[in-house]
Amino acid sequence: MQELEKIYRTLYSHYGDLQWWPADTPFEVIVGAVLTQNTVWTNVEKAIERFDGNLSPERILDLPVEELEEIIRPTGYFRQKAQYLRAVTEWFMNCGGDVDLIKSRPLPEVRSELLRVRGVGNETADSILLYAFDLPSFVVDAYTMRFFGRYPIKAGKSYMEVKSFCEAGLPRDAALYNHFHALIVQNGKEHCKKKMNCAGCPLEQLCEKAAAE
DNA sequence: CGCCAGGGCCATA
DNA sequence: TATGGCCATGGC
Repeated sequence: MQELEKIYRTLYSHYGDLQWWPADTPFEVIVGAVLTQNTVWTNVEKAIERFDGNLSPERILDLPVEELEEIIRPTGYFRQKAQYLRAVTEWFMNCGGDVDLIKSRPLPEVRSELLRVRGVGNETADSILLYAFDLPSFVVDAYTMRFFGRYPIKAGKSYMEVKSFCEAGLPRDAALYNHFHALIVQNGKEHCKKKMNCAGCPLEQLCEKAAAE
């Protein structure tokens, strides 16, 4: 079995099936993906609530910029993010606002389109692909980089290197990528923040084994 | 009070 | 390609 699969199974058996990315609709995932950039999720929740249940592509595009900025203010960088939200919403509507249509298209094509949108970089693009459209695009975030930095696994240095490493070592499956990323984040929050907290970490064995080599 | 969070853009070398 | 400055609020 691949090393990555072992890690996945170990984490899975410890944390279980984490249902991640709380959002009611794919479009809400897209909005959340932008708003959470370098920001804790609790601040994103505040912003989402400030839409007062009316969070649609049409609303994003129709709202005066100042009002949109005011709504998303709790997430920080609100001026930039207001522009980003408009840009990605325009992309979505240019796709007909049709989730099923987007899901049916080749993943690399959709990904490169997303990367051309202002405010959408690697992580935001992959988050949207995976969590909004169920497309098998592995998400690498700060937790993932730290994760593979901590454990002696040669996943690579850059975003694309780590992403490719993970995709090469796992079955191409959106649900698997989804769960794995959630597990890495959960594990990171508990054991891999600024200081290491190895007590109770399900990967303690792996660390010891690696240290012994 | 200072630090930093589920990034990305841009200028610079 | 690889750094560094910048954006900004809220929690601890």
